Amino acid sequence: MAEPTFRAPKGTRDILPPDSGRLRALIGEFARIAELSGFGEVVSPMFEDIGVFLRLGETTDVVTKEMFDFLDKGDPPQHFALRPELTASICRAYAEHRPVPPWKIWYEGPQFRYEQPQAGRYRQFTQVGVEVLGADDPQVDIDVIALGWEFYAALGLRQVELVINSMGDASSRPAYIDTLTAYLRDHRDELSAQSQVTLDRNPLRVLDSKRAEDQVVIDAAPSMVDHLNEECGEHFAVVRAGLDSLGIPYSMSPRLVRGFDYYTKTVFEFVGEALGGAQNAVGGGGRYDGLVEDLGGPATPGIGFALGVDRILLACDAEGVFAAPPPSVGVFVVDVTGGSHALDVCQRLRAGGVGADRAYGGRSMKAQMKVADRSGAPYAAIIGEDEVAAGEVTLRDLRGDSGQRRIALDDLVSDVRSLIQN
RNA sequence: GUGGGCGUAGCUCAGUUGGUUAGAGCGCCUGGUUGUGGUCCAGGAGGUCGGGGGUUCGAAUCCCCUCGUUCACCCCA
Repeated sequence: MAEPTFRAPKGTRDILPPDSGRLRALIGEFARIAELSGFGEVVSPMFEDIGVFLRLGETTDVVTKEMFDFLDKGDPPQHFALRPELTASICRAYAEHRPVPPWKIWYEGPQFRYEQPQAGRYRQFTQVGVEVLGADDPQVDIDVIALGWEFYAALGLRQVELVINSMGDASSRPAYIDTLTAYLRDHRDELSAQSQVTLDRNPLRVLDSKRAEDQVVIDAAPSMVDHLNEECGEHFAVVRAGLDSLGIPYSMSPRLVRGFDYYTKTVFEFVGEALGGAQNAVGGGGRYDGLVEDLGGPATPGIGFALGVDRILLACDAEGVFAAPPPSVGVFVVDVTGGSHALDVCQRLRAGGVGADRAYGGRSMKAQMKVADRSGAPYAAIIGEDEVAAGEVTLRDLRGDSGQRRIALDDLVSDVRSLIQN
């Protein structure tokens, strides 16, 4: 094919109608549900001082090799990075503005990671999410998880499964990691070469391996939930009881460790069972009780989740739900007198709150009717010499079988409004 | 970063063991007498066969390189 001179950068894409309308509708639905629960929106910068993200963990791939970073034109230049996720930005904002806790916020927007694109993974991707800062009550964990669960249901998704685990805290995790590391070292020879490397770098992450040869060792590995201290164990028990009482089904997985180092206590993931590819996590999150402090703020507990919009839409495709919204044009104006009358009629309709569109270029009636049909508009308003002379338009039903009739131009808006209402 | 698949009209794809001006469907445009779409019919526009090099009398078809894309690993939404 004739290669275009420019194309969207690797891992990015143009979202065109009607998909763009669907994306917006999904975000709108999330906003509705989040605000119904008392969350307010935070719009934060698309890039931050790279230090904000370095706190995510020295062993996370997102930090070590997936950052889009750049120097600005200052003297000396400042080192920035496009945000690879939003939790860190939100914590930075909390430390900066010190809002009254608990701070319940939601967000949406693009994020950037420099990785190899594949099914359900892009270099620029969109997430919606919530964070609650300043509350360590396990009731918050339940509320947050339930909010995510409710959102998927609201979209019509049925094949979403919730997986939960507890990562412990600073007083219980180190001992567990020692136990786990000792176990994995004993079985080092049975692990894949890649997992052996992972073992030296971040033993927890070995539990996450999808490689078949690792499964036997992983299945028999000691699990974090068996090594929780009293406080973490109690916290986790309350969370589970809360999910049970809300009737939200879940499974516990000792292998769910998540990708960022900041997680403590509750972690969870929403898995889209309808997705065929390897990227089947449609959302995930957890508690991060030390992150705000790491970013220079006061010691502040926090919990939140991020849901992958691109993957959610793939899941909606797979399940055949959440179709694109219908076009908002109610009347397509066909003017065969030259086009200037369509100008006036469109303005009347729009001023009356009715979506209106028209053809350009003085095309034939047949051609204009074709465009009218394609537009998805339920009605066409036809203007010819006869109508102009009579101060009327011909209103034609494009979707039903009620035919067409001449009506006074002055009645057009009110007539169409009552027709569209029904 | 590593490995596999694929790159022919806007889209989905055919192109026989390499052989004359590269095809189909859909979409698009124009017609099918008086002002009418969604069905049907007839025309039409649109491609340097991703790019570069090589083999050959001759390459979309074979070889090499490159770019893009896609799937998977790593990791994540």
